[in-house]
Amino acid sequence: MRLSSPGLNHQSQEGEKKCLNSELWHACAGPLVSLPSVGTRVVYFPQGHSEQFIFLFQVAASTNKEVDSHIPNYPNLPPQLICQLHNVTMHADVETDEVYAQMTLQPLSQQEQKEVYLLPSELGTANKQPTNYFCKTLTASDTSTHGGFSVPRRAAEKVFPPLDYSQQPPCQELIARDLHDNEWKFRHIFRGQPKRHLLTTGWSVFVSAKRLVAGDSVLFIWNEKNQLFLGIRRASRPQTVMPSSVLSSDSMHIGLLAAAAHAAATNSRFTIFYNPRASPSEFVIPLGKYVKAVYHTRVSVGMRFRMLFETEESSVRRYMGTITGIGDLDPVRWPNSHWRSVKVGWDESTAGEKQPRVSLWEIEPLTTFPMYPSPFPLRLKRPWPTGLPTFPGGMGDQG
Amino acid sequence: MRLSSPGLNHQSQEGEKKCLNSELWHACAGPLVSLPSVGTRVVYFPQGHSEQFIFLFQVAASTNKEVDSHIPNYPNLPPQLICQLHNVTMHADVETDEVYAQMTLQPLSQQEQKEVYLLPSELGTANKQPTNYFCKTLTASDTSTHGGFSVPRRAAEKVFPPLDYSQQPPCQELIARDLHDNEWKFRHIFRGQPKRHLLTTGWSVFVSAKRLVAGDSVLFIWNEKNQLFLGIRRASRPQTVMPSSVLSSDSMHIGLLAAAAHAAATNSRFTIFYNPRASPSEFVIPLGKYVKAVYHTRVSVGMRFRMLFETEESSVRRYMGTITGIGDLDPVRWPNSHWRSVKVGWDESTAGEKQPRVSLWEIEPLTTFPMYPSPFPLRLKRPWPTGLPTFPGGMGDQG
DNA sequence: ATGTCGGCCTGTCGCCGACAA
DNA sequence: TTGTCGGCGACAGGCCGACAT
Repeated sequence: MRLSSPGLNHQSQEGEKKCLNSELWHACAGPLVSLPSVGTRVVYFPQGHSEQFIFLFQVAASTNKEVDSHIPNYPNLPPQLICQLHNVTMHADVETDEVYAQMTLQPLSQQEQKEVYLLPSELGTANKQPTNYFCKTLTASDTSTHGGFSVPRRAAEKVFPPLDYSQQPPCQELIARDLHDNEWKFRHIFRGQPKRHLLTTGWSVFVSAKRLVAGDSVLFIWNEKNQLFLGIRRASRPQTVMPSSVLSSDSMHIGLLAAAAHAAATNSRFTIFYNPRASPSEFVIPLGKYVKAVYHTRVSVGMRFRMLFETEESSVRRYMGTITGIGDLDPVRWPNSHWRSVKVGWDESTAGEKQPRVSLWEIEPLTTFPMYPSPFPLRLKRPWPTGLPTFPGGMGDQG
Repeated sequence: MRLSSPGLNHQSQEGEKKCLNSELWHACAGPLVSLPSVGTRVVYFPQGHSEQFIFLFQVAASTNKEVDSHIPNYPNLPPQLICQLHNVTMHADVETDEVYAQMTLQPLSQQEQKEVYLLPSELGTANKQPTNYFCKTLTASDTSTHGGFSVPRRAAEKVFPPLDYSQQPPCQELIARDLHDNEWKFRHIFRGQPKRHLLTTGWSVFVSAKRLVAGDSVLFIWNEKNQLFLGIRRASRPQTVMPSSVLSSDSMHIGLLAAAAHAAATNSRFTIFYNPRASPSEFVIPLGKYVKAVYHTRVSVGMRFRMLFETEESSVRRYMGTITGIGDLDPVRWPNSHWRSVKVGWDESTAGEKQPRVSLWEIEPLTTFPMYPSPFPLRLKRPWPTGLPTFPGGMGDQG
């Protein structure tokens, strides 16, 4: 994983030269977000990329008919492109501190595209969340101008340097760096009755500079080099609708697809951006993960599965569900695509907001107790998969 | 000119529903900016649109080689497209208040493209600057937190409602609306020794909300309906580089061209944005203006001309220059284009910052005293124009 | 253990005319 | 005519422990 982009990166869109702190980036991105490694092969889904775009711009959310009428077809652009991943850089939006990643992809040759299962592939590295960190959702008192920031006791003792409790009151100056490498100074004091940890002087300028409101989260990291970092996670999904005022969203949408099509046709590099927290589409998948899920796993309607989700406390938990159907999400524009090809139902009724479609590599099928035959009377007109290469076997165990 | 977009506009990118004040928009845009009328025919230059894009993103400013390697060629996209102008809406950036326009264009058929000179065409309406308005560049005192806004005496007497001078001190509340239809209240008072007009209470919140700094300009308009409006013009060109974080600038650039090419191929509508103050590229030209300049005007190397520019006081003045060459700006990508095909030199040495290339419709050739033969020993290898349709004559006088 | 509040001090905001350019 | 400044009053910002949950 490259953290900086010294020269090779032909497009430093933001002029960002600094080396972003990887731990901090991942802490802000959350426990479920992982990035594929530089030099490996990945599967890029223009369909998913398109989905992120539509989500970010909130255009034609429900009526995809709208899209169809403006966006030309790219018949030579397959629903997935096997690519060499040449570069990955972590970024943070200058205005909002929202984390995102930039990747440089190069599609493999037409021939190699068809021999996916013969390629050496990796499952991708697990995302390492930092150990010495805490994340707190800001209260009304934390963000009001009336006072400072109340630090949870355990958090302060774990990630802040120890105070000299012989002083009265114990007090020190904390210096923390954000994703843009800006320094923020806070007065850390242990006072009150009962005693508690507080950040006072310096806190309000941070809140106003980052435009934090109650409900947003702030996180502190104490790394091995005894450096302190801080990041933010906004509660309200940005949804800034981003009034481009430069290019129509149609043109951008066309550009997204045309750039991929052009790169696929010429086997040349192209650049994409992945916004993990802004949109729920993870559209660049390690090749091994894809191959394992698509070629080594047998799923069918009625099968039970588990899937990971992030909790509000930024940890992970598993939700259970049942496969209710398998088929194309968009049969017209993206036929025979594995992108969100699995229709599912969720066990918990409160999980009604969860997406009704998932991709194979997102789920963990429970093969030990398959509920088979299916209690669902669903029957696909066209068996799945169809027209896809059959896995010839012989591939080693991938874990 | 349509000011609102009630339904017909298929793409309200910003969700903006309000009807922007046309006078205010033009006042903010400046005296040189005019928009073609809805329903007329215009000439769209993808090359100029591309230039605006590159300017706004500051990518590959000097080395166009960079662009060439990433952006595919669109051989079927001519350097200019004659279009029907279906819609024009005025907008202002939510963050910066920067004015821009959205236009919906529909390319004419291939056949009509070649018969430009046979089409009925209009020169476009002149831009009407409001009469009752004033514009002041903010001083350090105006923007400091120490005091309010010092209103120039003549300006206050002309555009503000008259004060009741029997009161001591004379004082009133002003309510002005900005481009987003937000209300701003100011206390207008006439006091001090010597007496002067001041805006006190309410001014500082306006300055901080709009993030105004010394050097920026604010303007007030008093219209016929006795309504007060205010707008801003920032001194520092935004140059925000706009860290997209959604789409790579390459993809956007491709999208710009691909959208135009797709629209040209299918004679379908497409949408563009024009940022008059952010970039110096006016790339949608009334057809009549284009026809007159390209087919009715004879220019040659050595010819003298005048061209309008905006002064710092937001009025206009003419600068003189001499044509030093005629030829393609980008012979490889846009051969036989009229976009900035005229190389010029400017009389005033202080005008060294002025662009070295202009388009025919931007200049006023001085045919009364042509400096011919040319004092410049320039000689074009390929005479200009070449391969362009010869004007058959018979077209009526266009002004 | 920690969110919110009243008390209270203080620094900055912001209104005023003086003065000068 | 108007830009900047010193003066100074008002008020919001912000540090404190009390108190409740």
